[in-house]
Amino acid sequence: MRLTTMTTYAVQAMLELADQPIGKVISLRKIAARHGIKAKYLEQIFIKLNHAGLVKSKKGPGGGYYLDRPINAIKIAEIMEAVGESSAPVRCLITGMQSHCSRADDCSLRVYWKKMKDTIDQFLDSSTLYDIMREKKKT
Amino acid sequence: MRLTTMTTYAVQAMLELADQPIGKVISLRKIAARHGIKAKYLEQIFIKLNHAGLVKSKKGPGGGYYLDRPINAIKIAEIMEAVGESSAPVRCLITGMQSHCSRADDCSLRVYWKKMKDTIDQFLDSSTLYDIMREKKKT
DNA sequence: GCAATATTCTATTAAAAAAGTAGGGTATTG
DNA sequence: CAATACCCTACTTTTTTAATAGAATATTGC
Repeated sequence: MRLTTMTTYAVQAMLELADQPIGKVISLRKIAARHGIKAKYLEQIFIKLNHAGLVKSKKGPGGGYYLDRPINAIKIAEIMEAVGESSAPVRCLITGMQSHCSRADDCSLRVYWKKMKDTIDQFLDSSTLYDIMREKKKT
Repeated sequence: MRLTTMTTYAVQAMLELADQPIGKVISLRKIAARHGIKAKYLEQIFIKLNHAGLVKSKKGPGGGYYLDRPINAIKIAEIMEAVGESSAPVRCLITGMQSHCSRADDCSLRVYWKKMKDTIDQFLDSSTLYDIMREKKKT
């Protein structure tokens, strides 16, 4: 049931942006260095985050990324979706996925896995970057 | 966040046993055939379930597997654990796993992923084979 | 203008994990 | 005692994930 490293990197990077003062950008390379992520890999992640509208970028020298929304308005669920990771525990519950299973409509297990997915979604959908940062300050 | 097919096969097979009248065994090969699983693959799964004490077996002709406990006493969490799948969304939360992360103790994200794991565990730990079967009868 | 910086994009390769296969062994029944 | 069915280990293939590579585009500041 593990998340891909791409997802965890994405959340780490978003937290880094969340830590920045408003109006300031931070370069991808700096984030990569600080978290021990290869810059080239983080690039791909930021492109996805950008496409999803979660970050904005400023090009050229002194450029970088920044958040365009308040940190309590960015849900972890959105970050996950942006990088293409699904919360579905089984393939037949991934949205836009052919089920390949003839008895999908009449499958009690599928009903159960759906409940599991709903539980996970509810968790991810009710937590924002702000909630994680608050945790940081506590410790 | 997908489960391995081994886990889903394991739950399917356990449900098959749960459907059997008490005192009756069902052979691995029959379960495999009914669900379109390769018998050789299912064998490995049953060995794990057996080791975990979730099923018992009767050898020889007419033999097979059966549940040794009431179906409301077998949690889905136990089945998952039996086949070696962890509910942890990140590696550093898998029990018995070296974290490889120096700042594991002071990681606000880790705290968050832990909450996520707890949410999933609570779901898996509060549902039994009986709960899934009840769903079946409804539809 | 132009050089330096930094993001954007696509394609390919490498590594890791999962899924499946194979083959022999052991126990039990009828 | 032969047929059935579980038991165990090792290996191979496939799939997925992670990483790398190389080039293109945009912007700043001198």
